[in-house]
Amino acid sequence: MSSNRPLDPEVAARRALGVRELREGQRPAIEAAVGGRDVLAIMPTGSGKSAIYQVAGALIDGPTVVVSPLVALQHDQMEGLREANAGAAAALNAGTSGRQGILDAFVGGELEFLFVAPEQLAVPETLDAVRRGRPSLVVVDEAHCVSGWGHDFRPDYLLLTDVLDQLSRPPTIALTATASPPVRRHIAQGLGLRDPLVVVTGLDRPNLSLEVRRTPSERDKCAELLDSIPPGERWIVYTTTRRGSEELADLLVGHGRRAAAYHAARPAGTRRTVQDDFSAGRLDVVVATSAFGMGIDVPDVRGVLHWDAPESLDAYYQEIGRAGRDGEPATAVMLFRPEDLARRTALQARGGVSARTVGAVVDALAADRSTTIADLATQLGVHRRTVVKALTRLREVGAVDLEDGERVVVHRLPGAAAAVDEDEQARAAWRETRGAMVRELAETPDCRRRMLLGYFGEQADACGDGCDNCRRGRPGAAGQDDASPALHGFGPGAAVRHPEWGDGEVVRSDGEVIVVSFEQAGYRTLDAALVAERDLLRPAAGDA
DNA sequence: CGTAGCTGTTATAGAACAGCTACGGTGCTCTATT
Repeated sequence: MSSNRPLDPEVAARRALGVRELREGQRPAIEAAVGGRDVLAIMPTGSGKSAIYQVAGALIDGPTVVVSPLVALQHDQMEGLREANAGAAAALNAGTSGRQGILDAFVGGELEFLFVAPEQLAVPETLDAVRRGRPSLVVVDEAHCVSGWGHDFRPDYLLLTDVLDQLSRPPTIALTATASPPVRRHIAQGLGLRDPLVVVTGLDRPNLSLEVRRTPSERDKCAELLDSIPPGERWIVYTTTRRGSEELADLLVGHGRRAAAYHAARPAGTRRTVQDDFSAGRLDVVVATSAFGMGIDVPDVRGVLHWDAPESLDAYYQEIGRAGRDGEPATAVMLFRPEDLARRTALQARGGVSARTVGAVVDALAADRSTTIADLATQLGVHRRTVVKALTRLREVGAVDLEDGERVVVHRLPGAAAAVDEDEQARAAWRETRGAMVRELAETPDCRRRMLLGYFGEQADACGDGCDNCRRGRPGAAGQDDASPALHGFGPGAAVRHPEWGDGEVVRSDGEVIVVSFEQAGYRTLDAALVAERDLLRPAAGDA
């Protein structure tokens, strides 16, 4: 599927995929990748993210490696390629039979696309085979996982930057549906992207109506649930716990709704059935934990209801983005109790790597500076992934490096354990302030859409009728952002510096408060009058 | 952080309650069995 001379992406798309014309954002992303530049594309699902790597892969000589977090997703993507007739493809995961044959075919240049889970690339022999296949393009799909996952969950995500080094850094395309500016930074840093072209499209979803209901009691929640979802409409309900998802599904069924629960502990067959039934319209409501989402592309979901407050606005936006893909009006309802927020934050704080383990690894490295992950695991009597967790933490503070995803290179051990600890605390602060942004959205009397878009770095006017606050005509909600621009002069996206919290980026500002996302201190809400009076914010050099 | 669920207490019995603890989400992969 490769060509010798540069081909116009439009022509390539037509030829390779039968695509009539490229959509917004696709062309610059493809051209950048073809020109050898890294790309971070933030585009809603269904807007043609896969076409970007399909066309770029066809235009660049050599095969493409697609890192994909879910085996089920890999199958869908393979199916997509087959339908598009975009080239020979194979997937490599634990369930793959004939893996040696696949690797041989890849090395022999017989495959245009290879789909892998990050765990696969952590195996030195597999990585070596992939390297010998000389991939000329690497795609990291669902790249927001790089930011959210890694430390406690699927730590191999953190090794991807080493993997890219091992592959001699071919142009890399990171794809995700949603990422706020700090998360974009995490992704770019986590993958070691060099000056990536950042493409953002379709962030605003004018057909989505945003609503938040204060629900102090369980009973209020139940009433709102039944009230919000018109019978016969397709909705997704998100809950924090598996148990909750089952109870709510039962409740809905008890009220004559076609509903089912979906979470990771349900048998694989049941999960598939639920998903298929939902897609096919045999089921109206799926009550799910965060397990339900990636790879789900049902056009006519009429609403998403959050039974509990979401963990962050990033998660919230990702989840409500599954409604109204057909462009028809859809509703996002959040039931809000401040206590639920604290529970989420606590849940996230679990796991991680203990200071003791980090200390033990540091001690072991001090005694033997040239060792491997496997050696450390044996020596300390802990699992390999525990060692990987500790090492990636140590790598982040510059204490060590990893070679071949196996050999440990020591740079500087003194103070490393303390640095990791400090890092850990910064992470906790970041989680907490992210939670505070959910509360901000839930409690703001102003336009929710404007606040949400501001969180994602977009400046917008009040929506007028796209959120409950605007429809209620709350004072200040429909008003323009003109309360006192001269007072602060920092609009969304402005790079600022605070004497205590350091560098950051303005998320939102109105006459009363300025919300800033600080690189170290997380999200903070500042009093605009105080900022003006004490001169607390100064313009800072912008970041890329 | 909040809640569900357990234990022990009370004491001619059963229910109720205080106090404590464990648990709460996402998926890959490997291994041992059927």
